Amino acid sequence: MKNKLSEHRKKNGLSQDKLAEKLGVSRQTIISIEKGRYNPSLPLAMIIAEIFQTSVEDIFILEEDDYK
Amino acid sequence: MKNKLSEHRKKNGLSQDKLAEKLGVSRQTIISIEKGRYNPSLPLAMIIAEIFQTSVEDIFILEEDDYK
DNA sequence: GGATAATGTAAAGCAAACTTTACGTCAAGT
DNA sequence: ACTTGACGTAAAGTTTGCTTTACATTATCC
Repeated sequence: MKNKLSEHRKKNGLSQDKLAEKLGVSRQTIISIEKGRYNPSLPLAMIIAEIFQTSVEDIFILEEDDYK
Repeated sequence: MKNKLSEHRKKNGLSQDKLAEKLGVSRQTIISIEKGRYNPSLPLAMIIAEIFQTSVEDIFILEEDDYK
Protein backbone atom coordinates (compact mmCIF):
# COMPACT_ATOMS: atom_id res chain seq x y z
CA MET A 1 0.00 0.00 0.00
CA LYS A 2 1.07 3.48 -0.85
CA ASN A 3 -0.74 6.57 0.38
CA LYS A 4 -1.06 10.30 -0.20
CA LEU A 5 -1.81 11.24 3.37
CA SER A 6 0.91 13.85 3.77
CA GLU A 7 -0.11 15.50 0.48
CA HIS A 8 -3.70 15.77 1.59
CA ARG A 9 -2.69 16.92 5.04
CA LYS A 10 -0.43 19.67 3.72
CA LYS A 11 -2.96 20.77 1.14
CA ASN A 12 -5.33 21.30 4.04
CA GLY A 13 -2.75 23.19 6.06
CA LEU A 14 -2.65 20.75 8.94
CA SER A 15 0.33 19.69 11.03
CA GLN A 16 0.67 16.03 11.97
CA ASP A 17 -0.25 17.07 15.47
CA LYS A 18 -3.46 18.84 14.48
CA LEU A 19 -4.51 16.02 12.20
CA ALA A 20 -3.91 13.46 14.93
CA GLU A 21 -6.05 15.54 17.23
CA LYS A 22 -8.86 15.81 14.70
CA LEU A 23 -8.80 12.07 14.15
CA GLY A 24 -8.50 11.18 17.81
CA VAL A 25 -5.29 9.23 17.38
CA SER A 26 -1.72 9.81 18.47
CA ARG A 27 0.82 11.72 16.43
CA GLN A 28 2.84 8.53 16.15
CA THR A 29 -0.02 6.96 14.26
CA ILE A 30 0.02 9.75 11.67
CA ILE A 31 3.79 9.55 11.28
CA SER A 32 3.70 5.78 10.91
CA ILE A 33 0.99 5.87 8.27
CA GLU A 34 2.65 8.66 6.31
CA LYS A 35 5.97 6.83 6.45
CA GLY A 36 4.29 3.62 5.33
CA ARG A 37 5.28 1.71 8.43
CA TYR A 38 1.80 0.29 8.66
CA ASN A 39 -1.70 0.72 7.29
CA PRO A 40 -4.49 2.43 9.14
CA SER A 41 -7.43 0.34 10.25
CA LEU A 42 -10.45 0.50 7.95
CA PRO A 43 -12.49 2.88 10.14
CA LEU A 44 -9.51 5.18 10.52
CA ALA A 45 -8.91 5.20 6.77
CA MET A 46 -12.56 6.05 6.17
CA ILE A 47 -12.54 8.89 8.67
CA ILE A 48 -9.41 10.27 7.04
CA ALA A 49 -11.15 10.18 3.65
CA GLU A 50 -14.19 11.84 5.19
CA ILE A 51 -12.16 14.64 6.73
CA PHE A 52 -10.51 15.40 3.40
CA GLN A 53 -13.85 15.03 1.65
CA THR A 54 -12.71 12.33 -0.72
CA SER A 55 -12.72 8.55 -1.10
CA VAL A 56 -10.54 5.94 0.56
CA GLU A 57 -9.24 4.96 -2.87
CA ASP A 58 -8.10 8.52 -3.54
CA ILE A 59 -5.76 8.46 -0.57
CA PHE A 60 -4.74 4.83 -0.25
CA ILE A 61 -3.43 2.91 -3.24
CA LEU A 62 -3.27 -0.87 -3.45
CA GLU A 63 -0.12 -2.51 -4.72
CA GLU A 64 0.75 -5.95 -6.03
CA ASP A 65 1.69 -7.54 -2.75
CA ASP A 66 -1.45 -6.42 -0.84
CA TYR A 67 -2.73 -8.96 0.33
CA LYS A 68 -0.40 -10.29 1.51
CA MET B 1 -19.05 -0.13 11.18
CA LYS B 2 -21.71 -1.91 9.24
CA ASN B 3 -21.09 -3.75 5.99
CA LYS B 4 -22.84 -5.27 3.02
CA LEU B 5 -20.36 -8.04 2.39
CA SER B 6 -22.80 -10.92 2.42
CA GLU B 7 -25.14 -9.06 0.05
CA HIS B 8 -22.35 -8.47 -2.42
CA ARG B 9 -21.09 -12.00 -2.05
CA LYS B 10 -24.50 -13.55 -2.68
CA LYS B 11 -25.20 -11.24 -5.57
CA ASN B 12 -22.03 -12.59 -7.13
CA GLY B 13 -22.98 -16.18 -6.42
CA LEU B 14 -20.05 -16.92 -4.16
CA SER B 15 -19.95 -19.10 -1.05
CA GLN B 16 -17.95 -17.90 1.94
CA ASP B 17 -15.45 -20.57 1.11
CA LYS B 18 -14.94 -19.47 -2.49
CA LEU B 19 -14.70 -15.84 -1.53
CA ALA B 20 -12.12 -16.61 1.14
CA GLU B 21 -10.12 -18.49 -1.44
CA LYS B 22 -10.30 -15.62 -3.94
CA LEU B 23 -9.16 -13.18 -1.29
CA GLY B 24 -6.45 -15.40 0.11
CA VAL B 25 -7.86 -15.39 3.62
CA SER B 26 -9.46 -18.02 5.81
CA ARG B 27 -13.18 -18.73 5.83
CA GLN B 28 -13.23 -17.64 9.45
CA THR B 29 -12.18 -14.18 8.37
CA ILE B 30 -15.14 -13.90 6.00
CA ILE B 31 -17.57 -15.13 8.63
CA SER B 32 -16.18 -12.73 11.21
CA ILE B 33 -16.42 -9.75 8.90
CA GLU B 34 -19.95 -10.61 7.72
CA LYS B 35 -21.06 -11.10 11.31
CA GLY B 36 -19.47 -7.80 12.31
CA ARG B 37 -17.16 -9.38 14.83
CA TYR B 38 -14.30 -7.28 13.53
CA ASN B 39 -13.36 -5.03 10.64
CA PRO B 40 -11.14 -6.10 7.78
CA SER B 41 -7.74 -4.49 7.45
CA LEU B 42 -7.60 -1.65 4.92
CA PRO B 43 -5.88 -3.69 2.17
CA LEU B 44 -8.36 -6.51 2.61
CA ALA B 45 -11.29 -4.08 2.41
CA MET B 46 -9.87 -2.58 -0.76
CA ILE B 47 -9.37 -5.97 -2.40
CA ILE B 48 -12.93 -6.88 -1.51
CA ALA B 49 -14.16 -3.69 -3.16
CA GLU B 50 -11.98 -4.41 -6.18
CA ILE B 51 -13.32 -7.94 -6.56
CA PHE B 52 -16.88 -6.67 -6.49
CA GLN B 53 -15.94 -3.79 -8.77
CA THR B 54 -17.10 -1.08 -6.43
CA SER B 55 -15.77 1.29 -3.78
CA VAL B 56 -14.85 0.64 -0.19
CA GLU B 57 -17.55 3.09 0.86
CA ASP B 58 -20.18 1.10 -1.02
CA ILE B 59 -19.53 -1.99 1.09
CA PHE B 60 -18.39 -0.62 4.43
CA ILE B 61 -20.42 2.03 6.22
CA LEU B 62 -19.06 4.21 9.01
CA GLU B 63 -21.14 4.71 12.12
CA GLU B 64 -21.14 7.20 14.97
CA ASP B 65 -18.79 5.35 17.25
CA ASP B 66 -16.09 4.68 14.61
CA TYR B 67 -13.42 5.80 15.72
CA LYS B 68 -13.60 4.81 18.51
C1' DG C 1 21.84 31.66 21.93
C1' DG C 2 17.46 30.04 23.98
C1' DA C 3 12.48 29.07 22.93
C1' DT C 4 9.11 27.06 20.06
C1' DA C 5 6.96 24.35 16.26
C1' DA C 6 7.19 20.56 13.24
C1' DT C 7 9.01 16.27 12.07
C1' DG C 8 11.41 12.16 13.16
C1' DT C 9 13.17 7.60 15.71
C1' DA C 10 12.87 3.82 19.23
C1' DA C 11 10.94 0.67 22.42
C1' DA C 12 7.54 -1.43 25.45
C1' DG C 13 2.86 -2.76 25.93
C1' DC C 14 -2.11 -3.38 24.81
C1' DA C 15 -5.86 -4.29 21.49
C1' DA C 16 -7.57 -5.77 17.19
C1' DA C 17 -7.11 -8.60 12.90
C1' DC C 18 -6.24 -13.01 11.17
C1' DT C 19 -5.00 -18.12 11.20
C1' DT C 20 -5.64 -22.86 12.29
C1' DT C 21 -8.10 -26.60 14.15
C1' DA C 22 -11.97 -28.83 15.57
C1' DC C 23 -16.66 -29.49 16.14
C1' DG C 24 -22.04 -28.39 15.48
C1' DT C 25 -26.31 -27.56 12.58
C1' DC C 26 -29.30 -27.59 8.87
C1' DA C 27 -30.93 -28.45 4.08
C1' DA C 28 -30.70 -31.00 -0.25
C1' DG C 29 -29.87 -34.97 -2.80
C1' DT C 30 -29.32 -39.83 -3.59
C1' DA D 1 -29.92 -43.16 6.66
C1' DC D 2 -25.73 -41.01 5.07
C1' DT D 3 -23.21 -37.78 2.51
C1' DT D 4 -22.17 -33.24 0.95
C1' DG D 5 -22.20 -28.19 0.93
C1' DA D 6 -22.86 -24.01 3.23
C1' DC D 7 -22.93 -21.65 7.41
C1' DG D 8 -21.91 -21.24 12.23
C1' DT D 9 -19.24 -21.29 17.04
C1' DA D 10 -15.09 -21.55 20.08
C1' DA D 11 -10.41 -21.24 21.57
C1' DA D 12 -5.48 -20.66 21.29
C1' DG D 13 -1.80 -18.38 19.01
C1' DT D 14 0.64 -14.98 15.83
C1' DT D 15 0.89 -10.54 13.59
C1' DT D 16 -0.33 -5.84 12.98
C1' DG D 17 -2.29 -1.35 14.47
C1' DC D 18 -2.07 1.97 17.92
C1' DT D 19 -0.61 4.28 22.39
C1' DT D 20 2.58 6.30 25.48
C1' DT D 21 6.90 8.07 26.75
C1' DA D 22 11.15 9.87 25.90
C1' DC D 23 14.60 11.84 23.19
C1' DA D 24 16.86 13.92 18.53
C1' DT D 25 16.89 17.16 14.53
C1' DT D 26 16.05 21.17 11.93
C1' DA D 27 14.17 25.69 11.10
C1' DT D 28 12.43 30.02 12.64
C1' DC D 29 12.16 33.90 15.45
C1' DC D 30 12.84 36.99 19.29
